[in-house]
Amino acid sequence: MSGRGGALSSGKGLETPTRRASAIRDYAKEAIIQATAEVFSTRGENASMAEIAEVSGVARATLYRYFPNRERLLDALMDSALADLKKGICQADLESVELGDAIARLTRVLFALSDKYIYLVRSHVGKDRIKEFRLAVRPVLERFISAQRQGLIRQDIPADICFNFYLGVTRSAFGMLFEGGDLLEDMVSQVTRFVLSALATVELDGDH
Amino acid sequence: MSGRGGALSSGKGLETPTRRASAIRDYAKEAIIQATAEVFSTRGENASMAEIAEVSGVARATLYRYFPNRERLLDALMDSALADLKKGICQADLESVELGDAIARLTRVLFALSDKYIYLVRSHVGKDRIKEFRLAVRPVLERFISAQRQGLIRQDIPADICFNFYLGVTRSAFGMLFEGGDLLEDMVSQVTRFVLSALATVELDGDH
Amino acid sequence: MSGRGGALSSGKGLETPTRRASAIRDYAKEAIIQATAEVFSTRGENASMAEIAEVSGVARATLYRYFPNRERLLDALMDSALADLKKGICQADLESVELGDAIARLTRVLFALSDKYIYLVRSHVGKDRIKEFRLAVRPVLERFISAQRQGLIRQDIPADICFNFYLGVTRSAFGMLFEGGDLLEDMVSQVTRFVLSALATVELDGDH
Amino acid sequence: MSGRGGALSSGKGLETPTRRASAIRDYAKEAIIQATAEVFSTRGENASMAEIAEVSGVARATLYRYFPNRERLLDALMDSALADLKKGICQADLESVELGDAIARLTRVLFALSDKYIYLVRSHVGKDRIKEFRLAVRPVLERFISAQRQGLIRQDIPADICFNFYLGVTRSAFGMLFEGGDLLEDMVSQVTRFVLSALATVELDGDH
DNA sequence: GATGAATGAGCGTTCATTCAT
DNA sequence: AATGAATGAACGCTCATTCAT
Repeated sequence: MSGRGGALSSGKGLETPTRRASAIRDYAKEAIIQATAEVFSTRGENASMAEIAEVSGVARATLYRYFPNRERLLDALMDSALADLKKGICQADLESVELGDAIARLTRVLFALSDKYIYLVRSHVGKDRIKEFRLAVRPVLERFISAQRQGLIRQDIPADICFNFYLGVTRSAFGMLFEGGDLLEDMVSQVTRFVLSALATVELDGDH
Repeated sequence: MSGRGGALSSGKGLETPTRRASAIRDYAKEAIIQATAEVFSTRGENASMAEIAEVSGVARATLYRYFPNRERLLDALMDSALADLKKGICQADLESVELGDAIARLTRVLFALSDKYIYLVRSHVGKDRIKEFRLAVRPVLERFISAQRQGLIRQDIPADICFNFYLGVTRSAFGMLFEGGDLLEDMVSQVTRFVLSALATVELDGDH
Repeated sequence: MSGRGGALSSGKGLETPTRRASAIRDYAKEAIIQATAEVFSTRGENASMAEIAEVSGVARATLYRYFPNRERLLDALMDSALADLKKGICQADLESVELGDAIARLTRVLFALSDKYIYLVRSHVGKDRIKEFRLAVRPVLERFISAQRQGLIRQDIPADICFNFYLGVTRSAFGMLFEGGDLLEDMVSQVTRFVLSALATVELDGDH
Repeated sequence: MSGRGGALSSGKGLETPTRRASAIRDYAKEAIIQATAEVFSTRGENASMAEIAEVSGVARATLYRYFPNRERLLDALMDSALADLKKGICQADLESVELGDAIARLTRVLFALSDKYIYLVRSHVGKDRIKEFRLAVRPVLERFISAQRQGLIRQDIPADICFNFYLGVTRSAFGMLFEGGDLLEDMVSQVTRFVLSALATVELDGDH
């Protein structure tokens, strides 16, 4: 509300109470979301709202002031995860490197994300969220597509399917990582090599 | 359970009441499990025990006589799924074909399984179940291992990791299949080709 | 439910489960109502449902199984009070005695009732309840009416108003009784004498 | 309260800021009290503090600056009612008329009061308030007492009890008035006649 | 001093799980 | 053995009261 004028008047440095309050509110929300992430990775994703409130350092009633119900809180957590993902992808500067490195870097980003939001990885995410996720990783998918057009990778499997396969590999990789025993960079390397081999142009001869 | 009576009367060589009762019990259990599977695919995996009981045609409390709690019921469902898996793998006669075909066949089996137990695919499965799953698919893992030993597939990534990557690919594939648009056999073929390429022996030259 | 046949079939001793269950349920309800009355006179009428449940020896959830909400519980308490009132009036055998004694006896009944349900006396009772109360005390009102017709009591104030005035006197009397210091029978006597004097036929001479 | 400032500036003998502030404060309090009375007669006596605040035109929290809690607000409302009562009694000039008229006049005052503060009539008033009420109506009680001493009214029932009985009658009368159908002056007259008859000296002969 | 936000307690509900018959 | 009822934990919500600005 009263959002439009924001950019214009900000030069004056005249933070209105309303705006400040809203900022505070956003800050609190963010804090709660982080606390939720923490609780979830500790107590599991069926932690009670009371637990979340407690860790957030806030009364249960207050929690409900910020998020009308559990689902909405989860949504916000999702949004947060997606924001992290976007930021991670952005910082990874995927466009400037060749495909192999792009894959390696995205894998690292996904690992980091998964590490923070394991429960999300496991959890049943609404269709709209999936769309948003796809949108976020779209840049890399585009790389697959153009690489395919240029004949740099195999053409007998649609690029988007290849990309999904890659994501599946990463997911499995994170599973192993999470269970322990493997080193992150090793795993990144293995994923990358595995996928690159899988994508390599093939001489048509098999019948599988 | 109540095993003692059984042993004593087994000398008669005939269906004792105890044994018959036990059989009936097993039958009821199986019926409940099937009902559960049905409810889950209808209402989703968070269907209430009440719903399950209703579809099973028993009272809620009776449900609990068969399965002490929700988790155990889920476990039983798992066991059922694992049994299906084992049977499927067995019928697939994986040993008699070469690796590529073995992968294709296992993929088909997993697709069929996933189709029946989608909710399981998505759901957070206990560690012990995962072990059992691994045990069931172990034969194929063995194929990976021996193929690696024989130098038939790449050696720079441990066979078990390769196998897990393959499973990840299959999972993603099923996801796409489930969302619709792709043909089962096409997908089997794509998974197989993708993985086979990924597994192909590589000349050591990259640095990823 | 299925109430009518009760007396008839009870000879057979064939208490069906349903009927028995219903009886148990009624019994439990009654117990809860009594507990509520107790809690209310102890902790006041704003005692929490939790307190009521505790004193009832029942879990809060169970309390809600019997009474869907606080209001309904209060209603039931009311009904109970009214039943007590009716029973008290019935046992008082008001018809067989002359008006003065009838008043004295009704006063005693009302005192006893008020003692058990003080909070009700003080509390804001719905219109329908008031109707029921009036219905219960109607017999005595009828005595007022017929006495008036017979010229036994004053005729310059409608009988129903006189009766209401009497109730007001009783209420005040109970108030004093409750605060302590006065003896029950003294108070009954005083109320009766006061009202009887007030009701006595008057020679028309005043101008108030 | 906050007396320090007051003492210092009181030398000037004029409206100090503190004093003025205090006056403003009192004015606001009075406004809130009136608003409360209004809300109560509209929404009933369990109107929320939010409603009261809204009608008062202040924020909920501000309401609490004036009255630390709901009870205190109710108390203030009481005080207001008692003030009205005292004023009414004062204006009624009860001392100058004979007992019958005094009763009639007090009844009118009480009716007017009840009309304005119905919720109070019905509500559970703290003991201290009752004391104040009694103090306010004490003059009439004194009349009862002296009349009894002089042998003008019955002596077999203590004067204070008679007085309370009278109040009970008035209360009932107001109840009927409030429900409608009766005229105020008729009711005043009936109350008065009823009570006067009740108070009339009696020849000792009954045994009730 | 006035206010928005926070708090805690209670309400009414659902649901997995347990009890008693 | 099967069942209706009981239980406890959590949810989502309202409201009187308190806090921090």
